[in-house]
Amino acid sequence: MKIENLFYMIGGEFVENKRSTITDVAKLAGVSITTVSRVINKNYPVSEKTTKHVNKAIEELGFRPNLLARSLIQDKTQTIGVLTPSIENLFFSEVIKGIDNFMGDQDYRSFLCNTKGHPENEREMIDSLLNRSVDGIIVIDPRNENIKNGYYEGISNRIPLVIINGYHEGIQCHFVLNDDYTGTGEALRHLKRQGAKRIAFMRGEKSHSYDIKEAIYEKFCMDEYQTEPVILLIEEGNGLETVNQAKECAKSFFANREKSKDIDAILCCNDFMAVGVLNAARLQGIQIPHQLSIVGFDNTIVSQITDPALTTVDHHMSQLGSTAARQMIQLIENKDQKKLSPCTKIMVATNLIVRQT
Amino acid sequence: MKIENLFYMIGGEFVENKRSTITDVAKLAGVSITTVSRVINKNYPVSEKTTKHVNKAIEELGFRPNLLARSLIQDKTQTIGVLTPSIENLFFSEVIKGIDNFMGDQDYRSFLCNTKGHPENEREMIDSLLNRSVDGIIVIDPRNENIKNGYYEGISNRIPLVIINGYHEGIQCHFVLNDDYTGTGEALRHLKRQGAKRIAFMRGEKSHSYDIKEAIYEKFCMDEYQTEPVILLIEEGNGLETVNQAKECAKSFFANREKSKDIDAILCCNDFMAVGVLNAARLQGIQIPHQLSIVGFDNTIVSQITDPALTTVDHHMSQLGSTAARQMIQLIENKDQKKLSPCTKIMVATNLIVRQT
DNA sequence: TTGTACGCGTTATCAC
DNA sequence: GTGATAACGCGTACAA
Repeated sequence: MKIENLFYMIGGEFVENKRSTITDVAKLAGVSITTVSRVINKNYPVSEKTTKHVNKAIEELGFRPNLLARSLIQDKTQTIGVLTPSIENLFFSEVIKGIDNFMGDQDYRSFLCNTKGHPENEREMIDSLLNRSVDGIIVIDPRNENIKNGYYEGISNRIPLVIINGYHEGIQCHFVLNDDYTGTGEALRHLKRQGAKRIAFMRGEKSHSYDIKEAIYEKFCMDEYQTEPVILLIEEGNGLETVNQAKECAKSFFANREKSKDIDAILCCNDFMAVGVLNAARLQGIQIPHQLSIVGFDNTIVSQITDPALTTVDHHMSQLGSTAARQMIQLIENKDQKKLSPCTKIMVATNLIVRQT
Repeated sequence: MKIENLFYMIGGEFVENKRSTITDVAKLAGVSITTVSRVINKNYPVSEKTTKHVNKAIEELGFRPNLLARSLIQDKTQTIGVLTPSIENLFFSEVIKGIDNFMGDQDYRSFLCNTKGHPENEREMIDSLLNRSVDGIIVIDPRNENIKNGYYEGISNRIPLVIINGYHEGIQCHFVLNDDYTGTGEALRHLKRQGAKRIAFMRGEKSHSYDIKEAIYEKFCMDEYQTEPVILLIEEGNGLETVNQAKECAKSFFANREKSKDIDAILCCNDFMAVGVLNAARLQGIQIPHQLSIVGFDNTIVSQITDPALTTVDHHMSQLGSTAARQMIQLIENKDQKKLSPCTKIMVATNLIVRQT
């Protein structure tokens, strides 16, 4: 007989059945709470007969241990916090999916926090997560200032912390990054192999990742082509506006024959920008890829649904998340062993997906 | 002087400073823990002088209350669980954003759980959330079987539960839904006003929402045109495959002149399908919107980045989330008052966004 | 193999 | 205004 969800008569009036506790189980089974605890956790020997009784009582009462109480005493919540600058962004949500899949398998749950890209929000939310005794925190694409000024280093001293797609030399933290070096190089070599004579580069405003890509691009221009780099700069790199800004930027670039006449390829820092360029080119009647090649980054869904489909560098975003999650588990499980390096930098490989542009 | 993050000498060896507790504060301030608690919560009068002392001690120790302990005694965690069939889907992540924004403002944190659309996962994860004593659960697009078989009704009896985009007649739960009725009607009337003579309809496999749209569509065909409905059915409604399936489906439909010759408009159940149709039409050399009008649903980013930009019905996904969140707060705050209806059905208005198709 | 008693860090209760 | 002390539900030394 299941008696959960029933009503009891107490002190003359009906009251709703409270969630049963380990004490209730102990009483019903006629043993001590210690024994019940042992049956649940299987960490000490209990006779087969007693085990049976206890399990029967657990079943009857529909007992589920209160994880709050367990966490309080064990100082372990099986919970992590995940900070992201935006939930609806295609890139980040893939990363979150990767984190969640991995952590879910290990029986961890995660608090998802949307910082909206504000550095104060990052600090406030981390504070709130610390109050909730999370076992660790994964931060996606944090504001650089919070890395540089040592804030995250301080947090990393108190609790396992992994930073995805952020980095600053000399800061002692655990980083997981895209391998933008080889990814960008691969894309550029591909374009040259396809016959590109001169390549332009489109990026958004400050971001660690754009900086790296630009550096590689500039070196490539000098080493391989002996030409000056041509850089198209838009403001917003990662939002709804990006597509339009990229489109407008490309339109005026194409209009300026002086500047654009040699250009037969554009490397864009992400797929949104690439779509914008693609739309502008179509408007201008520029043949893709005969007159102009376009390559994006990220392999988000948008690169797959455009027509022609976009050539792009796959950042394996989901893997980026699962790698960070794996690192997190490592850190949590070896928390006491201070032998662990206070600083690691893991690069996740990328690969070029050649489509129709 | 901040003494957090320092090291103490205890029993002859250095040990790391533990997070300080209310007791530490009480000792340092020379008062009882009761008084400290009162200062923190401001729920009972404390003399100004004492308050000052306590706050100074709190500051010095960098004390932050342990929310776990508070939750244990108050039976309130300021935490909800959010279940979604997929994290990376554009539709769901907008809904999640809406939930998160609203709940964040109320100082709630949320556990995000990815069910991957499996009914067993839904039940397992809800179990896990109950063990963690969440104050409520919001479920996005749950499996219909779990609604029909009374599972969610049972959960709803134990804890505040809000279901987004799921419904079954007679089930006593709190539902928040898109107003597919008026949205679909508006789209159809728009097409007719634009001069459409015969409209086709594309949908995916079983979904409450597709069923409603189809019913409205069929009625419209009979009432307004006195023609038979033309339904294009694809399998996967909500994934990466959708675009391609829609494209292939539309291609063979266009190829079949017998069937398609009268059709000058297609209403698609979501933006992915609309993009597929758009791509197929372009391939076939069909002029958009002169020869064929296309309307999608959801106003996801994909409808904004295609060229021509898609006309679509905005489902206000983010508002769908915030509405559910508001309802959740209501339920949590009036938990004891059983006066609340055990069943509500809130419809979120939609509106047509006319673009270029 | 089992049970007693204490502690985790708070808030609630009651007395002063 | 303030302080002892009992809860909350569980895990675990220690004793038996």
